[in-house]
Amino acid sequence: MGRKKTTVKDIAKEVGVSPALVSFVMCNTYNSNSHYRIKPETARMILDAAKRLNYSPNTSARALKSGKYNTIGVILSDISNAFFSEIARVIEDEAYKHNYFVLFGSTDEDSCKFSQILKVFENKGVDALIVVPCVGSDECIINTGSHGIPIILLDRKISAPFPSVTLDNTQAGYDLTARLLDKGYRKIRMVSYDMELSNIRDREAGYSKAMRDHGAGDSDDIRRISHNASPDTVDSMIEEARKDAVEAFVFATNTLAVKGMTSIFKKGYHVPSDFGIACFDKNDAFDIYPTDLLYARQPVVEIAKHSMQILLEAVDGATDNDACRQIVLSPEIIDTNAGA
Amino acid sequence: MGRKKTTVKDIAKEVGVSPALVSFVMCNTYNSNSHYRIKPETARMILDAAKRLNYSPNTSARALKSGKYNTIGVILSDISNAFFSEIARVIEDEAYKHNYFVLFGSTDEDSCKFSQILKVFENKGVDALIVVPCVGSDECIINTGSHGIPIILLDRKISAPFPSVTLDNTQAGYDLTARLLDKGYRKIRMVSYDMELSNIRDREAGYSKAMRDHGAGDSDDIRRISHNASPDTVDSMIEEARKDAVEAFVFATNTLAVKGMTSIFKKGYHVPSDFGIACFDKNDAFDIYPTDLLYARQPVVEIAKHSMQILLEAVDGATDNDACRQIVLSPEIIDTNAGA
DNA sequence: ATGAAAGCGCTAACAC
DNA sequence: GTGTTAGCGCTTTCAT
Repeated sequence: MGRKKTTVKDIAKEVGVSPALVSFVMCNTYNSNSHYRIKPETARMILDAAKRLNYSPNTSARALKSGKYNTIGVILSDISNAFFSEIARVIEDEAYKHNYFVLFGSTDEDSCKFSQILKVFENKGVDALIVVPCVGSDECIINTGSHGIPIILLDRKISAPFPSVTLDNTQAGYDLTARLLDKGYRKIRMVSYDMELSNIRDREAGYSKAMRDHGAGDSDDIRRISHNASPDTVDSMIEEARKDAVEAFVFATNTLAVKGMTSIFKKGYHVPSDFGIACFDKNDAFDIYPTDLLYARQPVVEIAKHSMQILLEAVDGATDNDACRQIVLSPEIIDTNAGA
Repeated sequence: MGRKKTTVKDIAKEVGVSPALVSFVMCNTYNSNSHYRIKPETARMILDAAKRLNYSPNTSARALKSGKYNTIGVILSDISNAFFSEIARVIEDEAYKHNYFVLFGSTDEDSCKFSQILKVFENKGVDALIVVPCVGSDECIINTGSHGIPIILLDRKISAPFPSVTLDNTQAGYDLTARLLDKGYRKIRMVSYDMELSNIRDREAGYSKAMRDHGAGDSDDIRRISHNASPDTVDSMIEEARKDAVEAFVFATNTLAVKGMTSIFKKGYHVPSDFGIACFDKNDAFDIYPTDLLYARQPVVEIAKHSMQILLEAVDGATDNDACRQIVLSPEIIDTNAGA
């Protein structure tokens, strides 16, 4: 069990040819049809020796030579969050399928961490980036983008033209609200984040439009809380809603819904009798306890696959013509009660 | 914004010294105290120029030269699974803290995928591996280990001496069962996997011992189902339990508990009146719906930190004396009702 | 205190 | 058809 990996040289020596020739044969994957400039016999011998010695090229050397790393960086909010970890998983699979490695970084919605990770990835050498922007990250995204490295935005857009893959958040917000209205709820309050993020704002816009279109309640009844709001904050928000005779909630994210519902049930309220609920993304809990609620399902697999596809086009293909593809995917509104 | 990164040469030219000197200064991080062999003035100029030109060393070149990649590979069951994604997150943070990159790979408990990922990581060049073994992975772990690359086992052990970080699964299984017995349940059935994994087997052993120690029920009342069991399978398992007058379940994993509870509630049974429940790991759902159950909390942060620490020792330090540290962490049994 | 030179492993251009 | 050469960016003797 030698500690040392075999190199082109070893093979060259073994077969009795030059290292260059070995490299040539290894690179231009011997298409048995197209008879390259290599004597088939020699090629055979080289390939055999390579397999025998368990050769695999040294990635560092190759990267150094070619400037190509076969590595992509993925920056997201928090890989331990269910939505993002599912995305991570699909990206991982797609990447390996196309011979790429993936580096992940979690920002916790902190632009400092964001720029730090971005810098680290840039230094390490990545061929492209898939990025979930956070508040205050626009500048460094734009900056890195101008260095020539392709960046694909995921989940959220920024104030500059980058390729992106997002949910149709406005539509989702609209549909969720409309469905609550259909069910007879009138005073519907949205619970959202105070962060200035495109997806959040779009979801709010969808909610407002639906309320206006249906002439119901206050179309601007939105409570915005901090990303790190304490359980107490949420508790009092629920209490306040009860006092205000709120009939249903639209939660702008799954995390918010979890916090909100935790509070709601803790206080002994019932769903959907005391409060109707609409939110984003599925949660294990919805399976376990068949609660009657609505959620907007995001096509996670498509989101991840699309972003990888755009990325590969940007890196491999020289298709920088329509360099700024904006993919917007449709949500699916799930009524957990419909299936029960 | 030039496309090209600045190199040692650029700095050398800028300052008017040799590339070698630049390299030297950059490597031996200028400890202002220990007056190295460099004229402080020159060092200053080099450092300044480096900052001005936004220099950062080319990782490929460095890796090529040194054989050190500053990259670790982490192979786990499925990064989209909550338990593993939390671990991934902590490892990510720890790794960046120590200037390492992390490559993740998900096996889906498939030894083919496992060996494939392992090979890819080996070829790519990783300095060490953190690995969650799966059924049938022992051989390739041992093989890779013999190539000289440090491997730390996580969550499960294998039939060969490798450093490892695991939960005290026997203890956890014992404690959960004992607590159920304390609560008065007698006929307690364990629901487990049919996979031959050390952690699963240990949890079962803990359960059996507790049953024996307390002379209650059948100490071997274990149902083992497939990792991919369909909801129908689970449904009928619950029905069967009801017929058998089972009073409580110990689920060997969180995923099993989710499936089981989904089935239990779907059928209209109640917890803890119809069935007592004990399981492993926390779940969002336990927060949302304050159900009265027991779970064994794994110290995720410690698990991840310990494995990174062992890894760093194995890579950086030459401490191969007690090369096979086996860390076993204690579970904490949570009674969700105690807090409510 | 600094520079010159060699070489990590691979590949592309250019001989032969 | 095949071999030679040079160089990617960095580090590390060894000389000066």
